[in-house]
Amino acid sequence: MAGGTSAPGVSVASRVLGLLGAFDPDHRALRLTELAARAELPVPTAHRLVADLVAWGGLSRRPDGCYVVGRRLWDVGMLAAVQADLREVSSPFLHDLYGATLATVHLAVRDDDRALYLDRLSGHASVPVVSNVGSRLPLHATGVGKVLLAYAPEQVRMRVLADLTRVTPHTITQPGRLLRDLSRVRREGYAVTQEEMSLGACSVAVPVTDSRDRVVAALGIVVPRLGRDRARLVAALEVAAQGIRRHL
Amino acid sequence: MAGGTSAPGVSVASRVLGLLGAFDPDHRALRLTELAARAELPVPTAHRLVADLVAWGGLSRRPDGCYVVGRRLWDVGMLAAVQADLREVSSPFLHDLYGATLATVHLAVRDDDRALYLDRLSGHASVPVVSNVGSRLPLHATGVGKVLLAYAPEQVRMRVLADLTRVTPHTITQPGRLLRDLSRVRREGYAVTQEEMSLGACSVAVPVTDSRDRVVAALGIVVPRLGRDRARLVAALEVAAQGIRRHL
DNA sequence: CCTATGCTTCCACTCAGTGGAACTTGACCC
DNA sequence: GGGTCAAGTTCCACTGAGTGGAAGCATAGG
Repeated sequence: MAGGTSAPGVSVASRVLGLLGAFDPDHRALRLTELAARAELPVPTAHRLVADLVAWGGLSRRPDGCYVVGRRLWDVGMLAAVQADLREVSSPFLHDLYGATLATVHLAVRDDDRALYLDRLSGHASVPVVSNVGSRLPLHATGVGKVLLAYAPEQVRMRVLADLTRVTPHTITQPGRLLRDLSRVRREGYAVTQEEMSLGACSVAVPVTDSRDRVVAALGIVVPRLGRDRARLVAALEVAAQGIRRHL
Repeated sequence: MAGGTSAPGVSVASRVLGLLGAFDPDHRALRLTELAARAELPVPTAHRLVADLVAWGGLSRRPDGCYVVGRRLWDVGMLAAVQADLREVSSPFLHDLYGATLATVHLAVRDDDRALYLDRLSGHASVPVVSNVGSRLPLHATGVGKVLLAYAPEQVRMRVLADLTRVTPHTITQPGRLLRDLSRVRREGYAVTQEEMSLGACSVAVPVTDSRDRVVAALGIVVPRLGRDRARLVAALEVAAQGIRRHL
């Protein structure tokens, strides 16, 4: 914009967005100075732009001076496209699954090389898990992740196989073993993990397909251990996945 | 900004936000021209700003040319402050309630003169309801709404009493009757509705308080009819509300 | 082929935005 | 009380980023 811009070529719009991008799950509340630093803006500039955001309701300022994401942005975020209808349609099915098993139930989509959790149900009877709505976890160490990876483009699979970070002692870190696992997923139609993401948690997951048979999401369930429940869980998941497919 | 601005005094920032504000539950997908019109901007200006938003991930463009809210905005919205921890803490309790009753469960806060639904669980066994996560419903016709209204500032109560829109034949539209109902809520600690929002749906709701005994939200449950379950539902809700309070 | 509609690109004009410096506020310590 | 420091806020002269009318492109419909 006008004036002695120190970084010409950066539009006002992108500065505003930079301010929004300064917030993440580990930085939900920021003071003006931190915010300016994270958005790489001079403090007075940040101050002015933030004032506009606050006026609109996109941010709000707490009594202690920290800025936090405001209700208005939450409203707009709720409208986010791709997942809005998917979540809408899936919700009752997830709850049916939860009602039947009382275990943690997940709905996830692939976001580049991570699994993005769109929804998660868990009561107090469920195994504690790390995932959270909106969080992203590795594709190779989670049930839903393996499903998404099994049906992902070759290119994604290559990238992920090149970086199999160990999360627990049971995480699969050998590309060959994971590839065999993935082809088993495609053959049998479901994925399994055994303490590969967090100790004491196993999971089963199935793909959710649309009317053109493309995999659009994965539906998973987390239990303390698999045992002979496996078949029953797979069946329940498949019923739910079919239901979602029909309603899409 | 610079140039022959037709509406001086409007900052770039607020124009960008105007574009975001053009989206609402009834307008989730907009073509460039509509978007520009709703944001009250000339088309070329909208075009440029939208390009910035798309580049950042705040909006995305579908193959058919419609713009929709993007994943990145969803991410940021998920961080929205006040409700983030409330939802987080409440989630397992809501699921416990759902698991125990299989009825629709609601968590709502007051947003000015409406009840804003922060979370909603419902499976296929539940009564169909109009509410949705992110939707706003009148305070006088819903269970959670009555609770929030009962503990709202006098001023809010006045405004709401002045406009008791009829939703169903059972909606309470006489201010005197609603006031008596609200004082009963305060006395007995829970609210009840009987087909006041949608036919065939009754509800029970209780307040959720913080450590200073201020009412921060309402927890409600929707069932086809009340009958002798009422006491049991109130008890279950109160247990959950206490649990949430303890974890806040 | 022609017209209508919606999207995109161009570009001369100019004022909105910039950010260093100065000022205010408030917390903390001696 | 006064002195120090950090965080937030206000000021303002300078200027190039943003503006939007007009013109150029694609499509779709008749």
